[in-house]
Amino acid sequence: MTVPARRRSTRDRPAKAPLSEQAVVDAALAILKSEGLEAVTMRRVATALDTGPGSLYVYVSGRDELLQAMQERVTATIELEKPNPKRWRAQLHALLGRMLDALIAHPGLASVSMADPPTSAATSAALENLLGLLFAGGVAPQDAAWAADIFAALVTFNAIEADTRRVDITEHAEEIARYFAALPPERYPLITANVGALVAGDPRRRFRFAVDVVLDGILARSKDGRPD
Amino acid sequence: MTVPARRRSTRDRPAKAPLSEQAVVDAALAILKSEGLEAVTMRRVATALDTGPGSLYVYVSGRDELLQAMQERVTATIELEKPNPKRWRAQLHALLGRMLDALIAHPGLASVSMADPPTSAATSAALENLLGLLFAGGVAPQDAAWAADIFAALVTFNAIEADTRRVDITEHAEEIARYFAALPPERYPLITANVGALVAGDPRRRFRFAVDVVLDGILARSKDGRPD
DNA sequence: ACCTGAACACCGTTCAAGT
DNA sequence: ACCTGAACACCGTTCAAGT
Repeated sequence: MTVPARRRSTRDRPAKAPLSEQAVVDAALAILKSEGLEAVTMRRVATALDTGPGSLYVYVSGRDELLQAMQERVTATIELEKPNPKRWRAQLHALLGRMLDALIAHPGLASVSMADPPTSAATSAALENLLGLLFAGGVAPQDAAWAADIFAALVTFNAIEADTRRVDITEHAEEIARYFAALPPERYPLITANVGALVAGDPRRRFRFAVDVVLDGILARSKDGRPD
Repeated sequence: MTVPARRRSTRDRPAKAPLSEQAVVDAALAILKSEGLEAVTMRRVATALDTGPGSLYVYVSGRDELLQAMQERVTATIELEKPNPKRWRAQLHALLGRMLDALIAHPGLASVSMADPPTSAATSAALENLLGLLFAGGVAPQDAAWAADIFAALVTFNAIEADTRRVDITEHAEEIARYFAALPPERYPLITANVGALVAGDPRRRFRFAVDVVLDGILARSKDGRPD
């Protein structure tokens, strides 16, 4: 005598209360923070919400849109500050630092933000603030527009770098130092002679340096009154 | 009367001549160029080599290593030039341009190169050349080391940008322009007032600008003799 | 040693069946 | 309208069976 076959209906239990895009994005962000980007699968998110993968498609057109929505939500949490011409440079450093922090706190999101178009409310708000700070510093519009692009590159690149060396920051630097030091000096004289400089500086320091270099370059340009 | 069951042995045909890592990477690069990164699956590569997916694991430890090997191979094709102090700046622009071209010619590889560690022969050769050019320009070692990082960010970021707008370059810019122009001016006064500047310049122009800005910033720093 | 192809444990997405 | 879960067409990787 066998147990009567189940599987006759498409459901085993009554339907739950409707979900929402909010709930889906929240669940996905929680998984991202605790387990990383790879763990953010439709099935995993659905399980976290105690439902089937198909249910998510009511709120999100697919995985890519979900990732974009996550990025938008994280970008929206970045604090913006009214530009003050007296301390615009410090404000700019602080803003870019917060952008970097937000991405680092959500490992993997930087790679997403790199692929997405910059057309969203939160991204626009950050861009508006960035332009405001550069204008407060007397940077010409065209220079400011292109500088914003460079800063985006620096933030994203540094966030992705942080994602990779997640495990152990100093161990990672030492590994690279060992690799460089072991290269044949005849073929790589400059690398082997400058291992110290190549791995010097913690990520924060290097990021600040990069931002300063770009700002100095932009300001020099404006001062000269160069034709673009 | 039925056809006698096949599937009794693990093979239907005699074994082929051995493959090689070369052959695997070549096949993968061909697929990358014609169909993009997503199409580079172990199964797809195996099919192109007329074998099963399991065969690839003799030459490559997995998909990630295959992608790294592809990046290494492409990086190795970048032409390097002996630094000449008389025209180091033009040489630097040319080198970075070739790096960008190589990545753009292999859509998707830029995202791979971003995640990988910079420890490979080809990457080291490019870094060695980059350092040589900066030294030829009189840049101090620590500045040169950190500048190399910034240039890597610019090249990778611009290559990924190029990947995204692959389809139609001007159409993409127009789409972004439309989005910016449609934003509410009260909330985004600077964006809406500067749409032209924000989307101005073809990608090449923007890239050259970024490289010049970084160089100017670095050179200003060296001149001042700043303690960084 | 290395090719072969089935098998395992996953994916994203679609869709008929329910409520 | 939206939840449910099976089904489809894929993945990367492993491995016993062959040569």
